[in-house]
Order: sequence, then C-alpha cells, then structure tokens
Amino acid sequence: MSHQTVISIESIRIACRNCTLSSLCLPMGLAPEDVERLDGIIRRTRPLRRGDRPFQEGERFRSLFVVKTGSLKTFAATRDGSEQVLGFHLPGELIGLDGIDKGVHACTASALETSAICEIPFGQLEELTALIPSLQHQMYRLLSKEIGHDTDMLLVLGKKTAEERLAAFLLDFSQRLHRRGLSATDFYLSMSRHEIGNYLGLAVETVSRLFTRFQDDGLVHVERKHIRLLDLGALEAIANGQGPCRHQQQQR
Amino acid sequence: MSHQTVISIESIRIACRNCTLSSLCLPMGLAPEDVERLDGIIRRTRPLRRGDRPFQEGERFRSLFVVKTGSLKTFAATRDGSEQVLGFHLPGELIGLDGIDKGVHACTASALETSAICEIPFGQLEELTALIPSLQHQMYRLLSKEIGHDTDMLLVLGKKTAEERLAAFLLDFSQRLHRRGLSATDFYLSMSRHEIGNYLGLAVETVSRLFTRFQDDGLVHVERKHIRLLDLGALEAIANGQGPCRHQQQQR
DNA sequence: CGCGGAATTGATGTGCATCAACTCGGGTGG
DNA sequence: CCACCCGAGTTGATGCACATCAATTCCGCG
Repeated sequence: MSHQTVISIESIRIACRNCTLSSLCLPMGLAPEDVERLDGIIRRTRPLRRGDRPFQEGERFRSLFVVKTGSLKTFAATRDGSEQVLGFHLPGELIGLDGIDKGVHACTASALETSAICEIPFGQLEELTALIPSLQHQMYRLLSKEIGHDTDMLLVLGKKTAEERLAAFLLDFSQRLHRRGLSATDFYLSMSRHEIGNYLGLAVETVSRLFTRFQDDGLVHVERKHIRLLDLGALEAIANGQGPCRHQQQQR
Repeated sequence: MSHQTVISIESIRIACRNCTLSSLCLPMGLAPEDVERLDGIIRRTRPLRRGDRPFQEGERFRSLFVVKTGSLKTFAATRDGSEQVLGFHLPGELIGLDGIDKGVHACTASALETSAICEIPFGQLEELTALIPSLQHQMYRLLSKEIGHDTDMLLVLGKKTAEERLAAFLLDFSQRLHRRGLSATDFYLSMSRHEIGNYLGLAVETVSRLFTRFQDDGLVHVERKHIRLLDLGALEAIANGQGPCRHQQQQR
C-alpha cells in the first residue's frame, strides 16, 4: 500500500511535468533549463473528485490550472438562474484564462470525474514569461488559441442546426483525444447528456434523439457514455452543413 | 486646403497616441517613457473606406490593429459558404488577436464606414512586452478580456431568445460607446440589419420586427440607423430574461 | 428621376423546445 | 444478494419561436 503510494506520487510528478510540457512548452520548444524553472513554480494540488471545484465564478483570480488527468467542465451562471456550460477540458489543457482581465474568475470549473490538476500561480508565471521570450510567446499563443476556439463555438451556436452541432462536438472531442494519443474513434464521454445539450444550446431530448438517429444511420455506436465513431467522413460532412437533411443553406 | 491637410495629419498623430493609450496603457498606468516606446513601434496606415479590409482570413499574421476612428466588423467564413460575424469594433479596441496562435489570421476585418486604424507589428510588441512588465500584464488582460467577451456571446447565442439577444446587443453597444465618452442613449449603428442578425444568430426579418416591437413598447426610438434608447432599465430586464413575454424559464 | 439594395411587414412552414410517459442502470439498505 | 428507488436517458405528442418565402416600401445614389 505504501509502496503503491510512493509510485503514484512519483507518477504524478512525472505526469505533472509531462502535462506542463505538452500544453505550455512542447509546441514552441523551450530550453530544458527553462522547463525546469517553469516546473519550479507549479504546485501540485490534491486530486479532485466528481463535482469538486478548483475555482468558482466571482472568486479572486490567482492561478491558472492545467488538467493532468480526468476532465472538467467550466460554466457561467446567467442572471436568470440557469447556467451555460462554456467548455469541457481534457488533460494538457489550461483553464482559468478568463480570470486574468478583471482579476476575478469569470466562470466556475467543476470536475466531471476523478481528476488531477496542477496550479500555476499567475503572478509567478508572469515574472517568468518576462524572462523567457519563448514562454511569453507560448502564453500569447495559448490565449489566442482560446479565443479561436470560442469563435469556433460562436459559429456553431450562431449558424448550425442541432445535428450539425452534435456532429461538430463529437469530432472536436475526437480530435482533442487523438492529439493526446488516445483513440479518435472509441472513447467515453465523461459528461451527461444534459451537459452536452447545455454546451451546444440544445435540449437534452434533442441530444438523445440525435444520438439514436446517428446510430440508426450507422455513423456512430452509442452505448451510454461509450461512443464509437464509425464514419468520420459522414460526420464531417454533417458538421460542415453538407449533411443529408438540408433543403438549402440558410442565409441569416 | 493644404492648411487643413497639415492639421488633419497632426490630429491623426494625436488620435493615434490617444487610442493606443486608451486600449493598451490607460487601464494599467504605463510610465510616460514606456508609452513613448510603445508609440515608437506603431505604424499609421492609410484611412479605410467602407469595405476595406486591413487583414483577411488565411493571410499571414504580422500585426495587431487598433481602431482609431470609425468602426469595423470581423467575420469568419463557414465551410458551407456563408459567414459568421464575430464582432463589431469601436475606437480604442484591438483586433487581430485570434491570429497569434497559428500565425495566420482566423477572421477577416472589414471597415463598416470610413475608419482609421493603427498597426502594431506583433513581433516588436512582444519584444517590448518582455521589457515592460506592466505592458505585458496589459496584453494578458486584453487577451483575457477578449475571451470573456466571447464567452458572454456564447451565453447569448446558447441560451437567449431573439428579443433578449437584441436587447443585450443594444446595451453592449451603448456601454462601449459610453466608455469612449459618447452618449449611451443616442447613437448610430454603422452596421446593417443583416449584419446585426448574422452576429446574433437571427434572420434579418426578426431583427427588423424586434426593432419595431421595441419601439412600439416605448423602449427605443428607431429611425433607420439612428437609435435612441428610451428605457435602459426595461432593456436590461429583457436582456436578463426578466422581460414580459416569457411564460417560464427554459432549462436547456 | 428612376434604379437597386436595404428595410419593413405579412403569411406560412418547420426545427426544436416543451410536456409527458416510460425505461434503464446503478447505488443503497434491508 | 436482491428489491427498491431515483436520477439519467430515451421516446412520443404537441406547441411555439423564429426561419423562410413573398410582397411592398423606403432611401441613397447615379
């Protein structure tokens, strides 16, 4: 038991470096000693259980967080009581960026399953980025990437039909998993149908119906949270609005 | 005539400083000599006429742009031929941020009217931010602010009804104008109804109908592009989903 | 003055939300 | 270990908000 614990702590250390590496360093190529310095300011936090919240909307912003294992969602409360799911976050992804501006977290993060995250105190990160140009560039890129993803979502919510949205969602998820070395066609969705619907601006029932329709059409195999994508090409066609059931393109 | 030209060039110089000041420096308080250095890398560009495009989707990313006068829209093409308006940009606002990540502009900017903008070569800006911590912080804040605005829009597109969207749009516009020292209740919309509808995920006809309905209800006065907001409180109530015509809150 | 795109207004259709009933699965306690 | 229970998910029936289609009107511009 204690033997296992030692192993697991060590593996977390490694995972922590790896994940920092993958999201902050890898794409730009950071010098090893700089990786060391970055690693020096990262704090390990205790593992999260389903529903645990590393930060909440309105809380003072102090740190960014990197997902190490598991998955989280972020959401914001609307003034009328309900909430909008803003994103689902997989290992290697950075969350909390929207808190930098006002110094207050603009959304809440919640673990969808047992997960591990790293905390990066933002003040220290800023000092470091001023010293390491490539790290600064990487930070700009990450923030910009987040903007790009959000504008993609604007397009989805503003222009796409229900089935286009779900197809786009499945493909996005698939690609992000694939980038982390996991299967692009066989995975588990850690979030509920309700959360998917909320994220996509659809009712739960619509999401459910679409899953069955996609399955009937042989595009996917659905078994509760276990998803297998059977026809990526057809899903892409649907996501891009070239699916079967469009009479003609809506021009709003 | 030549006298006028001299005056106008001088006033552009001043406007250029002012606008840089307002969007990049003012909120953080930058030392005067640093403002000078920032000003040193900013390039004036020739004035834009309606439809001119400072940058286009797919083009190599080199610079950010600050709106000095007038207004622009940004939009992205969807794979099926239509386009999604991503935002409208007023004096003092920074555009092009979404190009940093991939080094390629992710959207196209287009002037809605005769406008003036400044170009900020991003490479030089990066060098400068590494030297001036408060400027670096300001850049992080600006990028984060953009993310925050996008997530606000996600909420609008994902959860709100047509009238909530238009009310939210008018209020957002009003507040942004007010922050630049203009009237919050009396202004001109430089974009067409079609562009508003596209931005809000609505058909032109719906936008038009809502304008007349709001006018009939005494909330606004509409005269083509000239808008006067008559009841900010009621508009806010509508934008927040507490408007009159909701039977009960939808819980998707 | 007359043309053409933008905006408005009305009539009709439909995609998806909503309401409702039922099934499934997994966790709990007896 | 099984019966129960409760939330998650599915499926069907209905309604409505908004898109779409169509017909004017309005305004800017040549």
